[in-house]
Amino acid sequence: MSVVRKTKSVNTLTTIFNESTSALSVVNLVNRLKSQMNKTTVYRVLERLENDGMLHSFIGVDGLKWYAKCTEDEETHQNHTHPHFQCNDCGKVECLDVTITIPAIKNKQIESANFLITGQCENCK
Amino acid sequence: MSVVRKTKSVNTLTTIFNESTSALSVVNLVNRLKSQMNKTTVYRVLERLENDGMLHSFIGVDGLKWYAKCTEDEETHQNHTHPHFQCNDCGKVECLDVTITIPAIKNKQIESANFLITGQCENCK
DNA sequence: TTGATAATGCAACAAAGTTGCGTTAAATTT
DNA sequence: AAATTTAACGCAACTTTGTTGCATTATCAA
Repeated sequence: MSVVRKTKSVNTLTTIFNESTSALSVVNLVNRLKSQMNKTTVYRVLERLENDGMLHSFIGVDGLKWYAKCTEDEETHQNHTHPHFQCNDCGKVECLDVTITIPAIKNKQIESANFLITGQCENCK
Repeated sequence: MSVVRKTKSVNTLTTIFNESTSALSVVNLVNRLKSQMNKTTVYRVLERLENDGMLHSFIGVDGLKWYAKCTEDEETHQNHTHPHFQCNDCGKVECLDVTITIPAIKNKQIESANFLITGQCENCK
């Protein structure tokens, strides 16, 4: 366990992710929580929650860092190769519950994979 | 055609990409060309070459922007859904010549896809 | 209740990328 | 070949994301 203390900041961010169905960018969180906590704290809490296995992170099309809650399966099996979908219109990012098969690549040792699909979400298309 | 003038900067960058088998990060190019051209110019030329269809760009694991030369097929068909491979040890990025099938996702309009696979390359594993 | 130390706030910093504007140099026209 | 047009460039200043060091605060266990 990397999160040893249940602080106010940890509780706030944990609640936000438990109540959210989509992924959230760090920038978004820093802005939203500006009055409640320092941006350094946001970065550090997210890092701890990821090490802890509660969240996983990835880079969006814009190069920004995003976090999303792991499923129970992911928390136990550490397998985070599901794709993410980012809407080009509203910017929303979701985890997709589909499996993408990575073909074997000769002479290379695969460690992890990031799949980012972009397009229009149900609200924007 | 977005590139209307064959300037010295355009020629320099075109040559670099024609002679390179792997993808190149903007940061790398800016550093390498520091004595020859301004970083703003590097950013702007790369943008033009991408609009022109000669290069394609994507975001690496670190959130940095990378560019790679398009294949002839891509230049004509505008299909850039091939995966990229980034070595976690030496940092090198390559385009992979394999096709990854994206499953249809209900209620969503897919526009493009970015696949970034990480691990160890032939030299580092 | 007290002591150890994880976590926070703050300020300063670093790096990637962008913008505005005056100047330079391609390409076109005369 | 000189003049004209304007795309492209250089430079400086700026924005944004993310990081670091250190003093202070708050959690948790003894």
